[in-house]
Amino acid sequence: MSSNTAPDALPNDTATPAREAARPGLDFIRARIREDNASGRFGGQVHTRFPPEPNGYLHLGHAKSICLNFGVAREFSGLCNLRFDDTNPVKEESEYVESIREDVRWLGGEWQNREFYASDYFEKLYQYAEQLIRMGKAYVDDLTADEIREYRGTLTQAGRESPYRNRSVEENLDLFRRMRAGEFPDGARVLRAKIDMASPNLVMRDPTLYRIRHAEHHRTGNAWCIYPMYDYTHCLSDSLEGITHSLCTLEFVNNRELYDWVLNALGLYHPQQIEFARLNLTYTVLSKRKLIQLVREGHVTGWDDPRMPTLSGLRRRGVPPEALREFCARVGLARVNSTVEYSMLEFCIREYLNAHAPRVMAVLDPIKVVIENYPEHQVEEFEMPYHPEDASHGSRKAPFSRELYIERDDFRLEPPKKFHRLSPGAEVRLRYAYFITCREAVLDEAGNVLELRCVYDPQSRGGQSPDGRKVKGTIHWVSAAHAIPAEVRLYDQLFAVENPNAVPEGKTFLDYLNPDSLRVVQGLLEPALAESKPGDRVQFERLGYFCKDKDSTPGRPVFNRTATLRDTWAKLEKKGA
RNA sequence: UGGGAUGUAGCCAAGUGGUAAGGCAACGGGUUUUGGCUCCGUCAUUCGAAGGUUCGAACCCUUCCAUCCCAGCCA
Repeated sequence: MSSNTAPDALPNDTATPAREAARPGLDFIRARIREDNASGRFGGQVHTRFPPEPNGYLHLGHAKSICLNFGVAREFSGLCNLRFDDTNPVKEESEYVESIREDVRWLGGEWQNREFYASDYFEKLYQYAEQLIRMGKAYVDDLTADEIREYRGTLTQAGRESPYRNRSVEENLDLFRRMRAGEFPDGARVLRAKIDMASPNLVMRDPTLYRIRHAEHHRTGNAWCIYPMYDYTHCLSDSLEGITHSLCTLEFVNNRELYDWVLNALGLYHPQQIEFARLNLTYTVLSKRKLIQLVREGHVTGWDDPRMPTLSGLRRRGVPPEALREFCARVGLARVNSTVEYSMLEFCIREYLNAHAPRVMAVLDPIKVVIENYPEHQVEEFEMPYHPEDASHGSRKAPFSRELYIERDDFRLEPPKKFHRLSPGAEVRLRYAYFITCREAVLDEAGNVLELRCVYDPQSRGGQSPDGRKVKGTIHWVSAAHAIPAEVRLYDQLFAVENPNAVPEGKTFLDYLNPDSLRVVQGLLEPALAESKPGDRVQFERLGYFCKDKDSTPGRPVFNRTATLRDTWAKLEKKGA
């Protein structure tokens, strides 16, 4: 069994000629980069960055950005930096830095030694701020936060200039230095850019550049008590790192004007910011605020709960990084806000796992089968391929004996039309083993099926039809005496509605949690699974794809359901009902 | 009511003046020792709407409509 835990390099699965042929047209970002390369705008260089704030775990939305930034760099023979945007000490923690590193690496992002932190630039950023002050383009403002809001004006009304706006350079410099020196309490003053209080773009109405925060920073400790704001930090960080294309999401379109303003004011190297639409998925929430709430309030077991859309959750669920990359490639890139259907992700997961996951047998809702004409103490071993279409996966042996377990759902006392499985008098194939015919169902007083009495056809060894007779149904099974008990966690959507973000007045997204998002069952596995390791991904034949969980103990394996198989019978039956 | 961004099928998404790619979903069928995979077929006379320019418009022009973003000392 392969452990299939090692991710391939990022672009290998998106750059095959066949794929490219199937995907005509570059997305608008790659098209622009190609134009820039053609015109020599950045000397033909491509240098991107993935800039997460270490205040939470990475999720599917970040996957899109990671695939884009690292993918673009790779495709254009450029580089992509990993940069932690850590300018707000009260929200950021080292725990998140660790998880982000792990997740980016898992997804296939390679940043070599280019791991940067906005906090690395604090001193430079400070010097640039003094420079802006000396140029008369920044000033220290004593207004309170509330006053600044009032002075800002509204969407339709221009703002008013702060009474402190025209302090002298000397006074500003002195005040800013004293801010840095810790002479003032939190909120007492801020440094603002002097731009235009009447700008129709609110971002440009003298944006705050620095605020006072007497707080310990996860990297700089207590070295600073003033911290730069995002808009000021991001463009300078990009510039300092020689980024060519600064890719971000659509909500930053308004901020681009300020991005450009800062760099122009300082006369620095100027990367190009380009915005794209963020990813939304049906039946899930992808906002940090909501994800953190799910974790903190205990609606899930943690950031890596397999129902979480976090990369660590998806990984634990058994989703391969290759599937995520394929998903991001299929979703495409545009400037329209969009919500992708979960079925698209599910398709990518199944597509990869179908090709790569070894097949094994497991019974999750057992019903005992006794084969009356099979010798009492006989045990046979059947050789079974791990993959029906790909012999390179090899095979294993599975024991067969008189007493077996099959899936309760594979038997019906009164079979509906087109039911190809077991029922009284019906014959079915036990996968890779024998044909059996059900003679009798033993029931309890309540009418529950306790056990099935069957007979087998010795001529059908291996599941072959001895005389060419057709047996439509093939079901999976495990040998009762040899099966390994296991805990199996059946996961479903975390939310019961398509869009948990849009809920009626008075409700919150938490009111739409799916009460059946996790069902734990005790299953029985074929013995070959004894050798599996946490992280191994397999297909339980006819049931779905499963991944061995880290909660497994030597005597007690735990498997998470990654995805079910498509089930056209369930669909058919539903229609009939 | 200011500014910005965006409207192509149920969901993504190509298309950039020459007569609507592709994928997901859905539906019908073939195949099948997984009711899986796979294969074949169906699925936009029309591109947010209305006018206009043109031999010709999803693409150009005008007006309108809808959705999203911005009033953090968050990112």
